[in-house]
Amino acid sequence: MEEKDTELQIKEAARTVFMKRGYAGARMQEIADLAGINKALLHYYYRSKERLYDVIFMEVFQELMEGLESAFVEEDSIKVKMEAFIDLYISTLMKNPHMPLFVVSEISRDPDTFIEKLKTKEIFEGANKIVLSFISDLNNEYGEQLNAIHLFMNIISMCVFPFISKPMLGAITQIDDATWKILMETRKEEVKRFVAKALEKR
Amino acid sequence: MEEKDTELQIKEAARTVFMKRGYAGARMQEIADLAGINKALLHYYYRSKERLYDVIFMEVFQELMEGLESAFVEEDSIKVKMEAFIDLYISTLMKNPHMPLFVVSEISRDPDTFIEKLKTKEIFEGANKIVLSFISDLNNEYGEQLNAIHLFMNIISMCVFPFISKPMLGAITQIDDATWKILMETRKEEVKRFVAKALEKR
DNA sequence: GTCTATAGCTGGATAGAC
DNA sequence: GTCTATCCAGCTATAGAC
Repeated sequence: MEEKDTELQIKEAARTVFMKRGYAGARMQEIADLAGINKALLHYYYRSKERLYDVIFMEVFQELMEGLESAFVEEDSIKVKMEAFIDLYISTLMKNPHMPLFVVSEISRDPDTFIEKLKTKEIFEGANKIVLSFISDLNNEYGEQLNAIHLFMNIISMCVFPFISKPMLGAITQIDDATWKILMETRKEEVKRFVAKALEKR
Repeated sequence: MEEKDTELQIKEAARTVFMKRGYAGARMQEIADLAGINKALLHYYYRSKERLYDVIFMEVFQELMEGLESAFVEEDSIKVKMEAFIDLYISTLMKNPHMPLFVVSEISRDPDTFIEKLKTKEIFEGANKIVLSFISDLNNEYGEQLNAIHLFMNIISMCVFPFISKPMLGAITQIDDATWKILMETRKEEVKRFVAKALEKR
């Protein structure tokens, strides 16, 4: 009757360790310790490190995509839609600040394997479709002012990059967590205003 | 008489391997193979993997900072300065596309050690000073419109993030290298226009 | 300086008792 | 299901010949 419980604890521990250390840096021993069990049991539930990692990675990737997807609300105006996206996605990332760097760096570690894994899943289909329609909307609305791909990149960049560069930023400047939180909170408004101004028509 | 030559080959090989695999994923054997020598010689030149890594990491970090520094040209107008920065930094990154992800992910792997290492170097002092004065300039010029920290973040994000997310983007969409190059080339103008518009006064 | 050979350890994986 | 004990491959690092 401990089945579900143990499996969950393993997943939580594995997630923590893999996110912190990456695949190569992670140790099964550390995962076991954190989960309060021993190594053998890890292999009982997930035959190998590779398999355990796959489960965790795909879960995290899925969450990142769902975060993206859920940030696209249905709105009549593309402008409102865009502003809602900035708000929601930054909020999502504040709750899961380590996800983007983990996903991006682990994909770049081995892009081909990632592509293989993607094929077997339908995970990002939904998100992908929404992103494309968003870009198409942007293009219809602002295509004469700006290339929509770049506009999309600009928005994503401004939302995501701060979370990716935080460790480095934190190391260089002595910015504490409370300050960081405020900074990200105010960031929502700043980015919205910045984008709105850049897209104003005259 | 082969000293310098061998040492250089080792460094180049180590750089390639560490950048691709990270510290934990890198193998001394792979570095040796790539350098056309054997493992023992690696240890002859650099006593341990850790030491070799330190040398490489600090070199790359230094280059990233120098790239940042050299992109700040002296100009009378802050607007021209900013546009020159966008141009130059994207150009730098096009020549070294893997640097940002490597630096950022390796720092986050172990921020404390990084901070320790930084203390012994004066590397980023120069870049740091220039960045601060840039932010101060931005603040004087646009402080009423926008928080300068966020403005700085916006610019850096839009320049750097595309290179960090490229592996993921490339995996999801089938964008080839030639297209990518064109995209980044046009990006310079797009980002400049985007920022300029966002900062227009009325 | 450069090589071959090997020591010594770490860490993923399995056997087998309970 | 969960544990202890152990195997064994892979890796860093060193010894020692040339």
